[in-house]
Amino acid sequence: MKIKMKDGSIREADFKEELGKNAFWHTTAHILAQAIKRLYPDTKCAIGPSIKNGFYYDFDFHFHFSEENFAEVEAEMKKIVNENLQLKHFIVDHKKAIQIMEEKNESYKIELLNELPKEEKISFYQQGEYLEMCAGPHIAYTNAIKAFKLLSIAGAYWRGNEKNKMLTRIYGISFPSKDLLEEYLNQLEEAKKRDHRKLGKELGLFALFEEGPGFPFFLPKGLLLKNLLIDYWRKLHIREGYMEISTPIMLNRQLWETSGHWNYYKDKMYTTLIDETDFAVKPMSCPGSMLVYKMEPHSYREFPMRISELGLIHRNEKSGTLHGLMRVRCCTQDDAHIFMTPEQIQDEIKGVAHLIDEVYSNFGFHYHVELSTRPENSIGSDKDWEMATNSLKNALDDLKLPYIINEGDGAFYGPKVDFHLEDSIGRTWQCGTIQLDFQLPQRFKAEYIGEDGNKHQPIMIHRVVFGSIERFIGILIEHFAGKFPLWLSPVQVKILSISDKYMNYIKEIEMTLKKEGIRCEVDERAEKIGYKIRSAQLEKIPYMLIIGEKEAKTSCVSVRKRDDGDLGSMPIKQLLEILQKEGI
RNA sequence: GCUGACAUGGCACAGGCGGUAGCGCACUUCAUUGGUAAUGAAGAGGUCACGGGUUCAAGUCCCGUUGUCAGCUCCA
Repeated sequence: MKIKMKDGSIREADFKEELGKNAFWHTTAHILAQAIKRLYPDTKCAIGPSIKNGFYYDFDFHFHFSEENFAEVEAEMKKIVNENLQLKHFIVDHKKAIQIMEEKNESYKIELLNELPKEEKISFYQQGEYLEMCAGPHIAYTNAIKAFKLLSIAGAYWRGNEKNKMLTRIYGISFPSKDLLEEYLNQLEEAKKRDHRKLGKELGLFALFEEGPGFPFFLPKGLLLKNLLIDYWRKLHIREGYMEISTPIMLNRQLWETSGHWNYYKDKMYTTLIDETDFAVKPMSCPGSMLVYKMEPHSYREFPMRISELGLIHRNEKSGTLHGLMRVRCCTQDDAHIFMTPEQIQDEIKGVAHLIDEVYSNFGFHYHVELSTRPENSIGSDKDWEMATNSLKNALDDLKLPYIINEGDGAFYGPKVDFHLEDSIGRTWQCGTIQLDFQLPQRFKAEYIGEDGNKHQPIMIHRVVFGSIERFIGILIEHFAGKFPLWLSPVQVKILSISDKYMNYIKEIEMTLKKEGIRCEVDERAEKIGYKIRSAQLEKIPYMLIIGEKEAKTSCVSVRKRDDGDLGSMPIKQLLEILQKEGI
């Protein structure tokens, strides 16, 4: 495909390449806008870029546009594709650009233009009667778009600011062939089957009720999973020299005023009055941790001092942001606070980053890293912020971890490094984070005795590995599509009886497995074996033991593996070896 | 919080123009005692999210509330 660039040059790129894909989708967005303008000329166009999967276009409609309108819009788009319009590119000066957009009464475009310097040259693309101010790139002709589909409709604030008008955003996707579109839509369907909310219900892991929006309930199998993760986490943290504590979920107002949360975080905290004193349910565990630190004097010899806590935290998140286990109002953070000297910062950050990498790699997760800098609403001096931000940067550079920078996205008390994981449809969620904090030790007047015999203020790191255990479980469910590895499976082995004549032998096998610490269940219903296998398979249980006359007589078990099918008959001892090897 | 859509037995769904609810799976009972993804039969389960309104009559139409979903904003 020929791609027309912003500067007027032409490049060659395939749809498989990033450039080709962007141009392809971007052009489809223009075709959408062209169709909209043909059908509803009063509509104003805002912006319409290509995105990770497809494109969107934001419109300001003068009527209620709904998905019922999709059919006629798609029909018009089809016409535009068939007209095989050429995308012409030209550049005008700023004044002329404003003139063109004023003629077309495109007020959003004019607003964008007014923010550009007057000497800026403005790039335009035109296909047929449709003209758009746009930086491109675009493909050369509309009929390359052999298959497209409008996918959904949603509100989106103009320029992403919630104080601005909400526009109507139309999402879509397009491909150079019908087969590719089919394939994509199938993939979407498949991804939906992995949705942790769906699997969580089907597998009996967790539940959410109208009585507590955003407050998940853990069901027996889900809690087992959560506890297994916690066991794993504890083992790692003991190895890494952390000391675990537990602090109350409610503390008084004075503490939150000291920490700064009362001023900077109050709208997200649940508060109540006890004996005429304000109390807040903790949205973070750090202030509790500070109290523990301050119980007694500390020496630099104790540093780095790593205090961990599985903190049950509550945050009044906006109702529209709640999302299964991924975004909740109550969760367990695998928090830890590390107190140290300035010289120890680099090594500590690197150590934590290593730990996070170890855990994510253990699950086969892919992640990306973001560094967030000082936000507008923050506390502390410029000097401290600069030092903290540079410490994080240096550690990431040392580790050769690629990262992107989020300007102004840090916590109010310090900059942070976030580790993001992907869900089944490619949305990313912040999980691990390392946050440097010069503020809290200062606010709490925390100190330690240095090598010089004088008092100093310790540096503090807040960090989580899972992030919230809830969110991490959500990611786990989607990553494994509910087929957890053996060590994490709530039920590891299901024994399926062929007839009830051999129940004694089955109970014997069950006891043997349970003595080895293997989580197993017996399906002794009066059903056929095919039915029970199907049932265990749907429960995604890793190992099934089929036991009937043959097994009872030969003192064996027939083993069926969730992912590999029939493994044949073997003595129980051999099965135990297989399970041990896989890791229980 | 904002915009839009949705809300029917445990689950997944039907219910053109308003005439007081259906199917499949699961569940219970009975029969069947079987060999690697669904044995057969019978039975029980719903004040159609909640609160108002229109109407002789509302699952169905209107308004509100709550919740869910998609996205925006925000965040672990």
